[in-house]
Parts: sequence; structure tokens; C-alpha cells
Amino acid sequence: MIQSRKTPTIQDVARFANVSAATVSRALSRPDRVSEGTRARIAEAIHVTGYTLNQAARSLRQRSAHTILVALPDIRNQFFSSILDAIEREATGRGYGVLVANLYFGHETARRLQDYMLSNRADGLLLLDGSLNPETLKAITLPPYSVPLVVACEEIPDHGFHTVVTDNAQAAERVTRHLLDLGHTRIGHIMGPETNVVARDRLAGFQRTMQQEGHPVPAEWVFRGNFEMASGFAAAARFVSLTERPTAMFAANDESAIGFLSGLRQHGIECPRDISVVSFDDLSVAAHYTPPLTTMRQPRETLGRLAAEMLIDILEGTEPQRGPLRIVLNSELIVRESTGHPAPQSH
Amino acid sequence: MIQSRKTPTIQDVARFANVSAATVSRALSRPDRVSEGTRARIAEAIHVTGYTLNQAARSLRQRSAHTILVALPDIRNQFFSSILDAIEREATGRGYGVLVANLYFGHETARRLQDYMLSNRADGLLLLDGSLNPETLKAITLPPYSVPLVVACEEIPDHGFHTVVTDNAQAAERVTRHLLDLGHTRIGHIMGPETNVVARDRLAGFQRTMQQEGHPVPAEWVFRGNFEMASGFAAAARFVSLTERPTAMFAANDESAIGFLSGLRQHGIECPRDISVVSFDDLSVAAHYTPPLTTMRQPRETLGRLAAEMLIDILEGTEPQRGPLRIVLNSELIVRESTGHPAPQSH
DNA sequence: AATGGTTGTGCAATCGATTTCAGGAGTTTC
DNA sequence: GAAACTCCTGAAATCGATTGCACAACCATT
Repeated sequence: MIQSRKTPTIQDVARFANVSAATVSRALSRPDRVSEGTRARIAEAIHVTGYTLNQAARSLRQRSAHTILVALPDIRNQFFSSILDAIEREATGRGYGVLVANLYFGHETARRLQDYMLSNRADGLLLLDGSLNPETLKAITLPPYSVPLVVACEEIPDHGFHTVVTDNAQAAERVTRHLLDLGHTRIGHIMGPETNVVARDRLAGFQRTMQQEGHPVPAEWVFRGNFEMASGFAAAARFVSLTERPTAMFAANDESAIGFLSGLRQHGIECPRDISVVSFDDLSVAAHYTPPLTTMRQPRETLGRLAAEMLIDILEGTEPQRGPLRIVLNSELIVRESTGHPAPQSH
Repeated sequence: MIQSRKTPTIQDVARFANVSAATVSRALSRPDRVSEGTRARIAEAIHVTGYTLNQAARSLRQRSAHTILVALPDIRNQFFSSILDAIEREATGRGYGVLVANLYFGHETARRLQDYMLSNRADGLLLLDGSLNPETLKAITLPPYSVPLVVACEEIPDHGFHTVVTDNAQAAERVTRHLLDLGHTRIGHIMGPETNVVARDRLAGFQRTMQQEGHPVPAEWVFRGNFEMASGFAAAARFVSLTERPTAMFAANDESAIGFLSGLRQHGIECPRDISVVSFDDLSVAAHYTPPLTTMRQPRETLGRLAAEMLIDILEGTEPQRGPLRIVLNSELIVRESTGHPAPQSH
């Protein structure tokens, strides 16, 4: 068979260039340690043989896969996928591969991540999900495992992991003040999942602000939700059955706002005529929804990029950090048409 | 240092269980080749030592990374990310890792993919982008490289790659007939990128059907686009400047339909009152847009799952296939409120 | 001319699992 | 009771790159 040409190894290159494999390896990793002449011969040899590095061999020897693992709760969600996009760009730019793991609810997650990390497939873990058991995470980040970990998006409080997040409570406060400034005092909320830190922070920031401003929020104006459109849609049904209704709603994210608005529309309630709605994320559809949504834009690209940067810095860092790194980014309120002054006749 | 405990290797397990490393390896890969008793001792030893397999070592020896590479044009797009989700599930279920590579326009793509594949990081390539140079692809799929490749979503015609696709031309025909059946005869189109096979197929299916039914489409009713909302939005501006307007539009995907509708709204044109719009994909927002969109649902999950299945089957298959595999899936028209009969006064 | 330093290169060990080959123990067949 | 089999196991080679150590060649210093 002619096809029995194996893929060329570093040995083949060495033979061709009349040097040892060691020299080829050095020519690739630290060209300055090799003389001009041999470097040129090796370059030529690599070109002729069509050599490409065998990553498995390198990983085995160097005990590092030049790969990071990104674990996220739902890759279908544009919020996460655009962060993943930014991570991928940064990682690729620095020569790292990106493995993805989707963490469907609970599904023996910790075990899976542990296997991944401990099997030398990935050098570090970038976690976009705050719902994992902190103790399990703690276990794999400490010796003897010492898995490098950066938590992004969703904080895991009080455990000293490296993090890149936005200040959700503060952003929620700004969202709330935006509604208050427009003249709303009766404001409700559509929650994210109760177990989710981000959702809790947004709710907390909202409630605290309303309290401070003398408009404590009745419990029946706070609707359960899970960040999905269906939950916003369901909230609309409960909304219309209220005897006394808020004039504005703060939805935990764009998706639940969209579901909510589409539900309201079935009951003839129009936004912003009858109600104002503000949410979080500024997904691409937000600007083109009917009405265009007022929303808190999270710096998704920056967040992903910085998180990847941080993790790779840690991986390549010579000295260990003192204390956990922590970056808090600011969100930006994008005012569009879904918020306005409360309708005068309402109430 | 106490922490000098290395991560345990198969040797450690072997020592602990009083067998050789070979036996441990066999116990893991083919338990039936090992006696009941030793199997139990080894299981115990693995548990006690906390052993996890070193994938790099295995990959080196087996010349396979148990990983596939998914290359896609834009991971932020829900259309692709939900396919990726399905791929990830299938791959994980079969013990494969998933590397992602985002192919920003052109960006020395071929070279990057080649490096990836030839460096033993991944065993096979799952390509969700039909815009790559077929010759380059051909080169890496043939000996001596012989990279296993499955092309999904976007076909690369006439090159004999394994594919999983939907029949876009036929689906476009059904979409068109839906509008015709409602009584529309003046129908326009918002195109996807002209270089994109899928976009071309949809346009072709549309034009052919209109032709057949005796309503050839004037050139000025076919708007350029690129699958993004902004391009739909821009199309709306050109639409309103037409002296004679279509009563219905077929948008190449949901995003461009959404952009288009949001553009029209600024000019006081309402859907479905003044115009019908139908599109492709059934993204999650389609059901909750205002109005809810009539759209051709692509079986994204199935497509992703089957593509991953096909690739992994090929990777694990003992005998080579005769001829390329090819799966064509059907799409399903979801009729919602964005399409209706043409307004009588229009014209 | 002897010493010390720098540079460039090769040898050989190493990373951790898999797999071929061989052989011992036990069982069946004629 | 020998031959043929099966079953289980271990020794050792192997995958392909990296890297510590050794050393030769060359230069500079005294």
C-alpha cells in the first residue's frame, strides 16, 4: 500500500534535517536556543515532511493539554453562547483548545467535571454555573487535585474562587431606579430560578431599593420564574388575575420579559401603553422586539474574554496568586421603548 | 511537602491490587477478560487510590483522542448553539469530548482546522459550515490525512462528504405554497448570504415554485441579507420605498424576519394586517414574538444528534463505508399569526 | 597556555497507558 | 495420559515529544 505513509513524527523531521529530535523540539519551542542554520534546515524539513505536532505526546510529557474546559448550564441560551464565543476567541488566540460541557440539571455534574479535569484532558476549568456544590468544587481546587478554576457570570460566594462577574444587585438597583424615576411605584418582578445566585441578587437589589424608597413590594407581585420564556408567559396569566396590578415589571432576563409580554398581549395588555417592562441581558432580539426592550446590557464579550484571560494567566503563571482574583464588571442600561411613564388612568 | 502525592497512575493501582498494570488496563477496557476476583480487587484499589485515567497517555498509545472537533460559523446564533447542544449530548453519552472552533469569516480557517485535526487533538471533524473551500476539505479527508468528516446543516455539494441536512429547497417550496394557498401571489424574499448554500437553496426553491405557479418574482422583491436581524431591518427600509409592494415576504430565517418586522413597524406597517411574513428555524423567540411567527421548524436537535452519531460511528466503525453517507431530514411548518390572507384593499 | 564561560547539540530517560506475545494452570477431548 | 484448548496474567515494547545532563567547540580572560 502506498498509503502506509504514517503521519510524520519529530523523528522524521530530525532525520531529514540531519539533527536530533531534541534539536527539532527546541527549534519549535525556543528558537533562540538553536543556531540560525539548523533552524532554517529544520523549517525546511518540517515543510517538506508536512509534520504536525502530536499533541497527545506533548500533553503526556508536559502534563498539560493546552486545553480548557468550559462548563455551562445551557449552551442554547444566547447569553451563554456569546460568552463562550468570547472565551473561544481568547483561548484560541493563546493556543488553547476549548472543550465544552453542558451541565444539564444536576446530572452527576461534579463527578463528570472531576473526571474531565483529572484525566489530563483539560488544564483548567472555566465554570459559568453557580449552582454547583461549593464543597465539591473546593475539593477539586485544593491539593492534591489543585484544578485551576475560574468562576464567571455566576458567583459562588464565600469560597475564595477566582471570579469574573457583574454586580447584579447594584444593576438591579439601577433598573429599579429607572422605573421609579419614570414615576412608577407599583412594581413587580419575574424571578429567575430561586437556586440561582444571579437571580437572587437581582431580586434582592430590587426589593432593597423599593424598600428604601418607601415602596415595599407585596409578595403577590413577585412571580416565580426560571429565566425561560415559558415562565414569563405563565407569569402573565397570574398577572392578569391580580386584583391590583403593578404598573411596571422588572423581569430577571430578556427571555422572561419576552414571554411575559407575549402572554400579556393575549389579554389585550399592551406595552408600554399599559405597562412598562425592563429586563436584563440585551440579547440581540431585544432591540428588535415589539416593543424594543429596555434592558440592562451585560458586557458578555468582555466577561468571557477576561475570564479566559484570567484562567490562562493562572495556568501559565509561575508564582501562585495570593488570594483569589476578582473582577467585577459594570452593566449598562439600554433604554428603549418598553418602559415609559405609568398610564395616568391606571389605578 | 506532604502534597507531593502525585496523581495516581495505573501502576499505583496495580501495586495496590497486587497485579500488573496490564491487568488493570484490561480490567478497565474489557472486564470480561479478567477474573471475578482480581476485578474486585482492582475496583477496590481504584477506589482507594482515587485513580483516574490519563487521557493523554491513552491517546498517545491508541492514536485517538476520544474527542471530536465541531467547527461552526457563529456559535452565538441559537440555530447553531442548539445543534451544538445536541452534538455535545450525544458525544458525551458515548464518551467523547467536544472541542469547539468558531470560524470567523475566512480567518485562515482551513489551516487552523488542519492543525487541529492533524495534531491528534481530535479524531474527527463535524463541520457546520458549508462555506469552506471544498478542495481544502477534500485534501484533509483523503490519504494520507484521512480525517473523518461529517458535514451537517450546510451541504457541500458534489464532493462526496458524509452529510446530514434538511431539504431546504423543498421546504422553501412548502413555505411558498403556504403563502400561495392563503391567496398571496405577490411575494418577496429576504435572502441569506449569497455564498451560503442553504440560503441559495431556499431562494431557488422559492423562485422555482413561484415560476411554476405563474407568478415569477420581480428582482426588486428579492432583498439581500445575511441571516442577521440588521439585514432584515435594512430590507424593511427598501421595502417601503417600493412603488408596488408584495403582500407577503419569505425571510430566509427567523432573525431576518424579526429585523424586517421591527423595521416595518417603524413605518406603521403591521403584520399580519398589512403583510404576511414566513421564515425558517423556529427559534425559541418565534413563538413569543409579536406577532408569533409562522416558520419552518428545522429539526435541530435531531440533526445534531444524528450528525454526531454518524461521525462517531465512522470513527469506531471497523470497515470503511462504501460511498458517502447521507441523511436528509424533514422540516415542519409551524403556522402561527404572522401569516394570513392578503389584505383586500392592498393593491 | 591554562582557565572559565558560552553556545549548540545529542543521548537517553521519561510521561502513563495499551497491547503483543508468551506461558502457567486448569479443563476437555480422543 | 497425551494433546489441544481455554482462561488468566505478566513482561516488555511501544506511542511521540520533552528535557536534564553531558560534552564538544569556540571565544575571552588572565
